[in-house]
Amino acid sequence: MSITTSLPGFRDFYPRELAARSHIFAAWREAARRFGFEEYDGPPLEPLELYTDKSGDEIVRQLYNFEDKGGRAVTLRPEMTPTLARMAGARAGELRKPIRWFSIPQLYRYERTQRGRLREHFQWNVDVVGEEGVAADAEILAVALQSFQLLGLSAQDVVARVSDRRLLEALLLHAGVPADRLMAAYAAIDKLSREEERVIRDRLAKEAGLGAAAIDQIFRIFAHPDFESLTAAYRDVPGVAEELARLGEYFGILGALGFGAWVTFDPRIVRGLAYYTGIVFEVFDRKGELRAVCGGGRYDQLLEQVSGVSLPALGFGMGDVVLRELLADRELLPSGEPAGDYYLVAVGEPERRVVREMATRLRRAGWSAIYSLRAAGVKAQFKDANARGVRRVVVVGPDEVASGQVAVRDMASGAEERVRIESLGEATATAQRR
RNA sequence: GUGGGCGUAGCUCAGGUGGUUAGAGCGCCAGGUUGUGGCCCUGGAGGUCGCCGGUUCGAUCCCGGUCGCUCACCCCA
Repeated sequence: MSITTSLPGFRDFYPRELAARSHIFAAWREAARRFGFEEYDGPPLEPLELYTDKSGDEIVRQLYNFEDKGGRAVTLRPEMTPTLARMAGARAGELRKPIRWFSIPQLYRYERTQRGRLREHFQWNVDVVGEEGVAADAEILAVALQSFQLLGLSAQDVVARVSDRRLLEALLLHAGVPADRLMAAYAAIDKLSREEERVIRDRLAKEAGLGAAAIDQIFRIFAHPDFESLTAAYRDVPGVAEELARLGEYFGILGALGFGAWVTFDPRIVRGLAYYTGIVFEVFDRKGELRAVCGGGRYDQLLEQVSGVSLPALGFGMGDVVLRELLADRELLPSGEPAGDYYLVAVGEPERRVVREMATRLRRAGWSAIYSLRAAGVKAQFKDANARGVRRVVVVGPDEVASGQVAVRDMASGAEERVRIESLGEATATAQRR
């Protein structure tokens, strides 16, 4: 039986797709580097218990888990944060705080595929551990936005919607939501931008057990068009003022970092993961055609739950699948042409040996150099060079060998230049190297 | 887990209401001679019409199942 396809929800990366992936990874790593984050990684297979209590039931329901040959309950990692929490917690004593780490793990979920969601994806994770101040929250979102900028996207293309669970909690308590109904209320509010108002009202009444008065109060919160309006209305409410002040400072820092236009306040952002405790955000395409490209926030209790070490932490994940779609829509993905440096054409059999020697010289100088692996006509070799997108072709025949000079043809312009064989690759070495 | 759409060459797709050798474009390969590509021309290879079963004299076309893809829901990275 021949196998020609991958498992459902898993991707093959042909050179063209891998070029796009590498392009995205390069932007992620560059943004992380500019912000001083160090790269780490962990195992793709983890004990099931790492996720069962910390991430919420829904993630666990869709784990790609199984029993290994040693009878251990294991799972392919669905997210990186618990791994990070374990690693950071284990060496919390020796690591300089705040820890600034990032990773690009491949993550797995067992669920039906749909647009932007597969059973496997790569996710850029950037986290700060050991800093409770709001400056860290701003820094985390800024590095995410920096990556978009590096990929050619602007504040016209994407927007970060930000909220704070502490603020939302204070507002909901003020609206009359009992403390033990907060999670149910969050779940309903999370649907606010997708469902009609009466559906949300219905859920708040049934699932959160709220009365009509409380529900009215809740909708009054979300009726405010922006942060200033909400602040004006609630700044005198006990417990809310300090939350508003913190968010205000947060927006101020992002403005100073040059990302003010990219960020907007949106109290409807809740995020599903159970461990978030503070500022949370999601980044969307402005056209609203795709699901969230990126999401994250503060999770101050998770390290203690996982490792027993109490350290505040925050971070985000940005998946490659939706991002790739967004970049493709905006025509911001590389074409994927290999674009080698040199293709060496041997006119006849005697020159094939010369070509190999030239290739070796070029390769040792750092250039890419290829030639036909079997004897072929000059025309065929040129066609091959052209089809492979090689930048320059060098023709080597009896005349060239005799004179010690070869013709180097620039394939894009068609211009040819005569170069001494010994100095091939030197003249343009600094100028044209990619 | 639930529901909708789709499944014909490597890719994108055509193939009125079932009928004899299933097509196109792109791609691929080979030519258009003797040392120069991209354009053009000619030719060629390549398909159990996803798979299994049913209806029928006969099915790519109808029916059922199955697998896969896809979109949405649930939920969420």
